[in-house]
Amino acid sequence: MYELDHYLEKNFPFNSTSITVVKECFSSKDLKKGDYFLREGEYCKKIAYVEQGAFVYFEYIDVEEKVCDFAFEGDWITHYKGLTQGLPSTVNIRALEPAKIQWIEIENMTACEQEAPELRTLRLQLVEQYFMQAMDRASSLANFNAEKRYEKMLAERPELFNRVPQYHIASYLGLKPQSLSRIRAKKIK
Amino acid sequence: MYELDHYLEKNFPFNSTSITVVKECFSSKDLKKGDYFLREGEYCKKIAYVEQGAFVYFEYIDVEEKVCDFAFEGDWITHYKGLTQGLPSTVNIRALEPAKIQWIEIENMTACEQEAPELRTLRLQLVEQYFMQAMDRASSLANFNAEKRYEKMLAERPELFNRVPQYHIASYLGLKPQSLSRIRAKKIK
DNA sequence: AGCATTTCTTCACAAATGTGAATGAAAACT
DNA sequence: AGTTTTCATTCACATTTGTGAAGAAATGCT
Repeated sequence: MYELDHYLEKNFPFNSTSITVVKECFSSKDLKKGDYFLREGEYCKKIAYVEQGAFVYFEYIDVEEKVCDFAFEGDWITHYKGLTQGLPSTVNIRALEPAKIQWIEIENMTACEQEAPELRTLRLQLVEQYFMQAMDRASSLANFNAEKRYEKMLAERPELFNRVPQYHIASYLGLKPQSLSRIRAKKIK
Repeated sequence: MYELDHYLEKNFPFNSTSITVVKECFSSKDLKKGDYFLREGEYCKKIAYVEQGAFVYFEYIDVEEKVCDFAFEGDWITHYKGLTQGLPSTVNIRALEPAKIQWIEIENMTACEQEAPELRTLRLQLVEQYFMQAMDRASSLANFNAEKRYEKMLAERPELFNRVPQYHIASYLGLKPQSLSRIRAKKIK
């Protein structure tokens, strides 16, 4: 039920010719569990709408995978910083489940914006959402201990616990898997 | 040397009529040390360019002031989320030094964008910068211990240590002042 | 179903950070 | 200059989180 068409129609009041043109600029792609949408070091020149599946963003720090974000149906995936500044990606984006995405080269997206100027707000919407999320995460990490961070995540994004391995959630919360496990055990008791 | 005029001329290639009109929409204001630009709960409907001075963003969590950002000459200050979504501010912005700002109501800024369409990119530039900064902070908090966070800040923003009380830096780093003091003592030895 | 692999849990101990109190240093205020 | 207030440091002890190892549970594979 997360289709690019629906998303576009709902968010951008195109006329019907525009929407057809825009839709044709996207390519569909299926990913298997474990497939990468993007690898560290690559120049990310594309952006994709997630129609189905779950993704994890992570970077390597001292050979450890450190999770910095998740994405699900209805989210857009890209390395925003690299995309806009032409820098190599600092993150990996990998499918946690079989996934289906609609992707587009950023150049073509720019071209689409000529055809459908409504699309120009997409970038702002995206970065605003990314910003709010990053700020919330930083605030949570700086101001709350591990137990409260876990409780907040449980309250705010419960669906995450059904779809993402616990050690990835631990990493996102700035914890080792054993510590998250201990916190859960303590709360159950 | 941080004047709004210079900033505008450097960043937006206006014609000279536009720039005059835009400049007249801003009001100058001097703040004393300790003055608030914005208080938690207020509806933030303005944005300001810092010509001189230093500011701290903080919120109260269990009566404690928790620092989430700093701003200096050449930065813009506002509560972005509240400004764009019409929500009450979740943060306080207070001058740490005598300061001089050039501020504008967001409504007038929107009006200026009619006169000078170049200004429309300002919002995107701002939120992109905020996003990168929030992401870096979150990454640092999640992936590095207190000592490394301190070292990184010392390397990346050394000027901060001359202008901001240490207990604010500790808070920004997600620490108690005593812990930061201990880390510094350990490194000197 | 059975086997292999991955993920989660538990434990004992180590290391990092918080807490509250005391002291000294620095800065702000007449 | 002297006084007051704020800020930084130090210490002993408490709490939280990390670490490495072991085993249990869940999942994937044939």
